[in-house]
Amino acid sequence: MVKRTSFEGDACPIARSLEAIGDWWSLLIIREALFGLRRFGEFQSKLGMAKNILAARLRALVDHGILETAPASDGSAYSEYLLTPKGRGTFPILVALRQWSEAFDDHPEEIATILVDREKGRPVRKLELRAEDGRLLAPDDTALKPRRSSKMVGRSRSG
Amino acid sequence: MVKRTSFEGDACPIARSLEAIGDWWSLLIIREALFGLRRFGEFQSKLGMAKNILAARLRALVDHGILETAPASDGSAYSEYLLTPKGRGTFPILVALRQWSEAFDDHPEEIATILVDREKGRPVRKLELRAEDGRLLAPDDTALKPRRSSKMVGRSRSG
DNA sequence: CTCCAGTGGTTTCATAATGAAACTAAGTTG
DNA sequence: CAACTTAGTTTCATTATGAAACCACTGGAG
Repeated sequence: MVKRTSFEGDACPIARSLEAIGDWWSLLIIREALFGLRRFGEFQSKLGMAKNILAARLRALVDHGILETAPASDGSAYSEYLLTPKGRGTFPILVALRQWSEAFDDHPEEIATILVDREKGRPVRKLELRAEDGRLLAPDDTALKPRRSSKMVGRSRSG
Repeated sequence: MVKRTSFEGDACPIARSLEAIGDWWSLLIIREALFGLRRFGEFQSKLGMAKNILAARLRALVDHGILETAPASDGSAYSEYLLTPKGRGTFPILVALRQWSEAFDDHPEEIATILVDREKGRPVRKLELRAEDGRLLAPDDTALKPRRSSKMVGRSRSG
């Protein structure tokens, strides 16, 4: 086989997400959808991508249950693309990507926008991973455990 | 031009991250590196990917400052690939992807592992976006503000 | 109802990326 | 130094991407 690798059915949850949203455009489409865009033409002109690619991506996102089509809210016969709860659930992923750029990009001054708390207009906090008891967790403070057994699979060195 | 789209220099921080890690393999390589893998052969056999693709990705990740090469720690003349702080900074992105799968995947029973707090062996908390004052923020509770102005760019409807 | 611009695509074709396999060149082992 | 391992590169077939042309349906003007 020479087909492009698929991660469908892979046991790794990260691979499974990438299967759905791990391409160049999907997350940007979702970002625009979170921002309020709904119509094919809006996505196309805002993202500046080829229409065939956009059509393919929208179809895939609908197939994955991330977007759904609905009759246009303006009363016209066209339809629009709305985020499902699953689609809206990608928000932390987008925030994590944004904050990674803000923290590590070589030219952060080129970043045009800041994500703020709508009510106060103040920048949001950085995402933090915490234990059940609230302790802040770095990568090395975590481990991967098989789902239904108690045998630990250790995370090794990787300082 | 028919070249593949590049997001380099794009003002959107999400596009900028995708430029570096937005392809099928990069995040999986980083995940394995976080788990402790260092050597070309380790990545290749663990991920099962073509060697030419792996070589290209590793080179790109090094170019982006996510990995760095170092003399092998086992004393041999080979070198190994280590995460930089920028590389380790992707941890929240990986956690967000994982948690999204856990929450929304159609077949969560196929997910093999749980991310736990190493010390207690208990599952970690879900990532949460919070305001400066600690309020939990949903997508609609946020807005995007231009970097150096105070003019607000509203997030509109979008459920 | 007819014409015509706008919307939302599909088709076509050239180029780029991916992947499998063969090949290569050091490093390492006996 | 012969054989094997490691870490790639090269080659070639297939797939994905992207630009542009094309097309069907919508919605409004007259």
